[in-house]
Amino acid sequence: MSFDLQPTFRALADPTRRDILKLLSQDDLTIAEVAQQFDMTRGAVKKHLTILEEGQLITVTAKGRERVNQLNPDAIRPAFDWLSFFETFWDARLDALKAAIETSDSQNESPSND
Amino acid sequence: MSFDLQPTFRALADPTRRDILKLLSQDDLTIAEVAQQFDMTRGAVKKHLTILEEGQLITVTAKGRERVNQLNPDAIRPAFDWLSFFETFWDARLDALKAAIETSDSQNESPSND
DNA sequence: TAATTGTGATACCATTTGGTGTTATATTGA
DNA sequence: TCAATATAACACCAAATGGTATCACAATTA
Repeated sequence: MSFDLQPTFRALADPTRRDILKLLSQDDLTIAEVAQQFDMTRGAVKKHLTILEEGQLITVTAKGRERVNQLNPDAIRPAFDWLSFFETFWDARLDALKAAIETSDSQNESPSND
Repeated sequence: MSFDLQPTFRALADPTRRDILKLLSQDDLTIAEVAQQFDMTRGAVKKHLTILEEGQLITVTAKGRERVNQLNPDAIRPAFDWLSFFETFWDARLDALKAAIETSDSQNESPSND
């Protein structure tokens, strides 16, 4: 039963929502406070916050009549881990580069995927 | 001039496209070969490949009448780096957890890939 | 109590997205 | 040359997306 990455990646696939995450990394904010930072109606911001909540990237707590939105950084991990799979390939290239530099004249074969 | 993350995150925000990336991490494939792996027409797969190409996550090379699609792992880095900003917060929590427990006995490893 | 404020919910619109099917073009191979 | 193949390009459709405007309701405050 693997974790469903889709809601996470979906939530991350919008620049406004990524900006909101950065904002919330500094402060917990109400909907109105978030909306204040964007050239957009509260309704539009609320929609983004809902999608972020569905991706569990934020948690929302009722505080009187306000809703405080809080970053949930842990939810970013699965996406991060997924991407880190490809780190291998960066390393492979770096290793190849290192090897090429270090050997510099005796090594000639680099059987990479071509 | 900061790199535009949008085409990258957009390309990553679809499960089919993420699967294609995994596929291409093992082999360079033509459109038909990629399409063979999915319950979807070639046309639909081609659209996904175009979006992946727009995000520079793959490179396409003409080889006779075929188009060979190749993974470009470097293009994943910017997204990876963006997410790594939040690593700070995981570390903060982990440090707090470590401090709270103090008698560690580690358990981990559940590599969830989509 | 009444007025104000923060939010949820809904209806609505334009655009994008994911998908299909068809047709056209270029390359390969007999 | 001709047939088969791999793809591009296009029209088309249903659904999702990003946005607005508006109304209703609960909590605060005068």
